[in-house]
Amino acid sequence: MPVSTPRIIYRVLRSHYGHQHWWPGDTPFEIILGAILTQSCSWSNVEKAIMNIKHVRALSPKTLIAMPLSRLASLVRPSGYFNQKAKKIRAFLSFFSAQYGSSIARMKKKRLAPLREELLSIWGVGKETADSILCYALSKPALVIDAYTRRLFHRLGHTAEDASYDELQDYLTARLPRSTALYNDFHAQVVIHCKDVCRTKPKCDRCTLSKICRWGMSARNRPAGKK
DNA sequence: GGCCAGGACACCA
DNA sequence: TGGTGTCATGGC
Repeated sequence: MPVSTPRIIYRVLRSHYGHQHWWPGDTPFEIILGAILTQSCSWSNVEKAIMNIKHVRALSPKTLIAMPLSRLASLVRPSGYFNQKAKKIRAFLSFFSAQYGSSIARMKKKRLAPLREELLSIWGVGKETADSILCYALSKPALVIDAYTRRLFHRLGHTAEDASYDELQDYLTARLPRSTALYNDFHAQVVIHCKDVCRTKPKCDRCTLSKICRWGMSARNRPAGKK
């Protein structure tokens, strides 16, 4: 069993990086677009795509849904998979218009569990994207699990490398207070930390969490001869 | 020039 | 149900 707990890990990260005030985006709608566009793509490319949309003054549900798909695809081109992502944005906008009249406020009134089911029913919205929308755009207590979270908690000896989304989410939510603010910043800390050092340093030798990494290494994962 | 990045879906065995 | 292929640009 790892000695460090998710709570301690969060405390260490927060004391090092400070509160992150996530998600990057000026409005809930921009955050939703970002959540779709960042699928398997670096954030710098997402920023370019959103800038393209802003540049043509199209950052509104009504403008985007009226736009030809090919035009939308050309705007989000820098984020990669642009044909797919244009369809995904269109699918969300159709849902958003039909169910909530394109109103964030109306969508916010819906309870977390049924709203999550609705989001997951939209083509192109998987668990990570749904939870990102719920937590960061709609201020609901949904903990986002992503490749960074999986990588970090595997390296700390908490979970298997191939742990499923639900397994990791259940593991962490069982060990953290249920709080939108905490879930928001917890995921932000994981991302900022992994972008900072973990990505290219498999042994976490220069990692902010180096002490925790050592504590966290379970006996099974510990290299032979090391104590 | 190769690898990777804050996924999701379709298809197949 | 799990594995594999596909979608694609941009930075390092």
